[in-house]
Amino acid sequence: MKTIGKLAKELDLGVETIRFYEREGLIKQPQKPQNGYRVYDDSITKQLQFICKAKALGFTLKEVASLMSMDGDCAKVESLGLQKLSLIQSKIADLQRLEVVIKEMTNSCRNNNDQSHCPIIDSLK
Amino acid sequence: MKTIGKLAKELDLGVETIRFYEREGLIKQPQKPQNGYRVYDDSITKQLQFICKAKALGFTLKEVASLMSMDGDCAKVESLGLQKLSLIQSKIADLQRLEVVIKEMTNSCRNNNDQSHCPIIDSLK
DNA sequence: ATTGACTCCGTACCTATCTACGGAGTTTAC
DNA sequence: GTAAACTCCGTAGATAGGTACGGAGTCAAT
Repeated sequence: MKTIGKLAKELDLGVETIRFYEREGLIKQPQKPQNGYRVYDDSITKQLQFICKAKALGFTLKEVASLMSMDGDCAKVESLGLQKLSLIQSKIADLQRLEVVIKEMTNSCRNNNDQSHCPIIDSLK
Repeated sequence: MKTIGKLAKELDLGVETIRFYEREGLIKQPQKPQNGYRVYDDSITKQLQFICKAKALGFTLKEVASLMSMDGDCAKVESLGLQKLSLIQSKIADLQRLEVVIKEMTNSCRNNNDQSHCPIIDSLK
């Protein structure tokens, strides 16, 4: 049993972040004894780690909430995962196209001898 | 010479967006005749197109402002381009790592026979 | 001359994910 | 026993890049 501050330190989260997740419905408010302080048991740690990991995979907090509420329905979870996968793949493709364009631009800059004129600026005009 | 509405339509931007760019210092307020309406000449069109293109390449509005003020200093422009390039490359790398993880997860979901248990959820726990 | 479309300005609102603040009550350490 | 550290709550602020609104003035067409 620990208060919110210890929990936050343990997970390297801010106290405010935990309260925020509670407000957003990702975790529920634990029972509070007479003094009004939140008191958590160990199960909250797993829940918050789940949230952090899913967030790191690119799920939004709303999606994390969905994932948690789907609890075990593998087909639904897979579908959300596939959806996220295709989003990631199209982001990668977008960025790779950008990469090519910017590479070309900086290359042309490097080969440029005319100091009064920048090919990047020109190409954007 | 055109008013803000025509300009916005021509470039497929919102009127508010143009005013916003003005407030942010990306373009300057044109001279206004007695009636107080902004009146633009053709040079603004190029400036706004420059902004749109640079934005599409992933430059933030602040960076676009920088680019415009560097006007022609090729070394500076190249350096900003290279910086953006490396940002893009690291984003790509991040997303590719994510892609692998999520692929693995959805695959294990697909091969899962135990309806009461989802390997994605499990792996996040 | 009237109606509808356009413009002005400042400000509030939007998404997402927190982060900070203020003032009051509580617990802990010395 | 008192001072520091912790907690409570609700609300405001931050970020980026706009979008929307309200009331008032102006312009174009009929």
